[in-house]
Amino acid sequence: MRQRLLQWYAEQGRDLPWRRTHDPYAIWISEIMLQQTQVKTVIPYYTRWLESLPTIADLAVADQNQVLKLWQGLGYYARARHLHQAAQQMMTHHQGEFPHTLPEVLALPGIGRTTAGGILSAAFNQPISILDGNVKRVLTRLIALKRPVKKASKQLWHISDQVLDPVQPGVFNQALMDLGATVCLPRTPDCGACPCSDFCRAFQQNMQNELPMREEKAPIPHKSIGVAVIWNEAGQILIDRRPPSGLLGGLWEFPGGKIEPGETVEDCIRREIQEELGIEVEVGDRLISLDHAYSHFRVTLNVHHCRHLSGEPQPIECDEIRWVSLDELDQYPFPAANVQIIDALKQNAAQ
DNA sequence: GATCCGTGGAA
DNA sequence: TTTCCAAGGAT
Repeated sequence: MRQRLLQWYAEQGRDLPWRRTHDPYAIWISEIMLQQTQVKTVIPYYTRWLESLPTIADLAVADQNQVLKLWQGLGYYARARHLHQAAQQMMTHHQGEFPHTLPEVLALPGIGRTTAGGILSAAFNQPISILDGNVKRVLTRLIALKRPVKKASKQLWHISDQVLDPVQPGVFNQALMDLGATVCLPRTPDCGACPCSDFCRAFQQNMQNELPMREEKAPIPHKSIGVAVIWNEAGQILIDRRPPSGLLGGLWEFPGGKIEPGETVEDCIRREIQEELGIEVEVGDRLISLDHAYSHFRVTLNVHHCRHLSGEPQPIECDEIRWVSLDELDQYPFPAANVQIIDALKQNAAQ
């Protein structure tokens, strides 16, 4: 089974940028970006990141705004904050080098068992197994596991340990993931092209389309939000930086908040701006309304132009506030939904 | 152990 | 359009 998979990988494996290096820093960056994120999405971010921050030392001394700006649009922004922190830890505790032992790597923020195994096996060919989404699916079908993956994680880790090739564990882990990503697909796997179908219990039982078992998900709530683009006399716009952890932590945004039952958008914006920033605004025309999905809820953003009337803005429920011109907005990291607002502002200004 | 944490590709 | 879900980890 190992040899069949390794042979298949030699012929059919993907040529990906991070497979052309053994630099643990570059491989680490790729592994973090690839968490819950498709390869196609990651590639341009990966390339740009390594051009801007080619070494651990560069990342460690970088400004957090620069780090988050390089991450803008990738989501799960704690990944970027943890990369930043981990690089600083490597400077102080590991002489600026990426550590070589599993306990040291696992002690770094943002790195769990799968990411640690991925890095150590790919960079140093250490025999450490992984269990990412691809491997879970492949192994689940290989043994025809008929119970929810979440409740079988111990068993799947054991199988991953057992199948790992002791001679070339790095290549083997990559091969297992490629099989999951290109052949052993979530829906309608291409078993005719699979080098392991002879060994696959799910294929033998014709259950490849039913496994892994579907997990049930909680329904996602919806919120309506009032958002303010507040202009001052100088033609500048007020933005705020979100608290350093939690949802979209450290990113900049246009201020606003949830519309309460019975409240109009205008009422909501006036109230939220008073509560968050301690100022009075006049709510004007609607700029744009847009829907956006986060990981645990959906929102409709109702964005209005506002005019600053009175009071000095205070960072009451945020980390920092700043008046900026339309052109300066590009220097700040914003969530994807706010990038749409900026685009609408620029289209307005161009008219 | 359940919940939190983004975004976009693909069907 | 809706739904699924992707190289998971932290709390």
